[in-house]
Amino acid sequence: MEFNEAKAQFIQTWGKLGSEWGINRTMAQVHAILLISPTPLCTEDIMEQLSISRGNTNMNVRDLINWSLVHKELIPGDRKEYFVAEKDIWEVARRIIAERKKRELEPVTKVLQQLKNVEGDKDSKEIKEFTSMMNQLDSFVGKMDKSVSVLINEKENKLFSILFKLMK
Amino acid sequence: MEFNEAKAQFIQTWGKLGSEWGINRTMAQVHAILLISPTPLCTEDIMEQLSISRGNTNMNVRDLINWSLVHKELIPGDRKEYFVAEKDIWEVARRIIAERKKRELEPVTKVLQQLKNVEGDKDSKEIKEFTSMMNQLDSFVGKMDKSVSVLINEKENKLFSILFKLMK
DNA sequence: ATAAACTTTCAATAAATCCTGAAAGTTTAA
DNA sequence: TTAAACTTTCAGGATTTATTGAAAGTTTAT
Repeated sequence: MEFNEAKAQFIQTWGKLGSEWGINRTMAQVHAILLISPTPLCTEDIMEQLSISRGNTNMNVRDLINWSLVHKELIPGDRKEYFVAEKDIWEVARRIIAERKKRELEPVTKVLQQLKNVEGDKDSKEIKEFTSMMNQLDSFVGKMDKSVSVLINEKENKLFSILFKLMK
Repeated sequence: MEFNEAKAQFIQTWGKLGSEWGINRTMAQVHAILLISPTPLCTEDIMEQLSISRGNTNMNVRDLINWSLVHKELIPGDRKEYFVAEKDIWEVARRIIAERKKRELEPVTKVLQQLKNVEGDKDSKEIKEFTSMMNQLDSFVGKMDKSVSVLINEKENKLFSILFKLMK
């Protein structure tokens, strides 16, 4: 396969994967071109490569920065901002997991805590089933949360080491 | 908190979580009401509880069945179909992971395999960077894929046992 | 202080996704 | 075989989400 075709297909694939996981397709595509770029890129480079507007580019790059997947880089003698992606895929995975934990797991935990303590007739079939499910979910989410914390906080690459054990 | 309020909030929360992970909000809400229902529900029950149309209900229940999260149940003497959700949360997690692996990880693996072998000038900075990233990604996705396979195929609850080790 | 270079915002618009409801299809009972 | 009971489909409409582009905001060099 020729390089330009391969590149286009990677951008496509990465964008599709992102959108399947609830991430803006364009944000994932911007991430893709930064991942494979050997040099920092500026807003115009990204606009051009993806044929998107300045505003859209700005917004999605900012989001990538908020996810800690990209950082700004200043090139001496140039007023423009340039952007660089974290290139270690295990580190990328860790940061995505950390961010999703914070944004999605933690709020759910809070809600479940409350829902466990629903008031009402303790003999009602409905309330029994509800409470049982809330307890199960809270316990599950709590374990996930804790496991994920361990994974993302370990100094050595625990994620890798755990998964490696699974594969032997 | 009162039961009906708690129930409404659970349906809301589950729907939101689903949509953040790329799953149709309504499908997640249907899942929620089945998860907490002590009895099988029919299409009309679901339509009524969520105020959605018959067509929408049918489509989303079918999807839940395709994800192996819900199954049909026949009640003797009744012509209607009733639906029941898998209630073991670890089993629910296993099935979701299995399904996402099949739908999303496997297709990506195929593409990465091809993209690793891009042709062109081996000294080009761009091609070097691209190839390096494809190799990293392919290796990563391969390990994820393998780990996930182990998790979902183990007869005992390996998912639990692995996570449990993390938490000690 | 000024203006050029650059970045950010956001209201209007476009695109993608989801939902409805009626019609077509299927199954069951008699 | 018929018709009632039930399920499925899908074109059109509604809603949600993403994008544009121009104006406002900011920074830097002189």
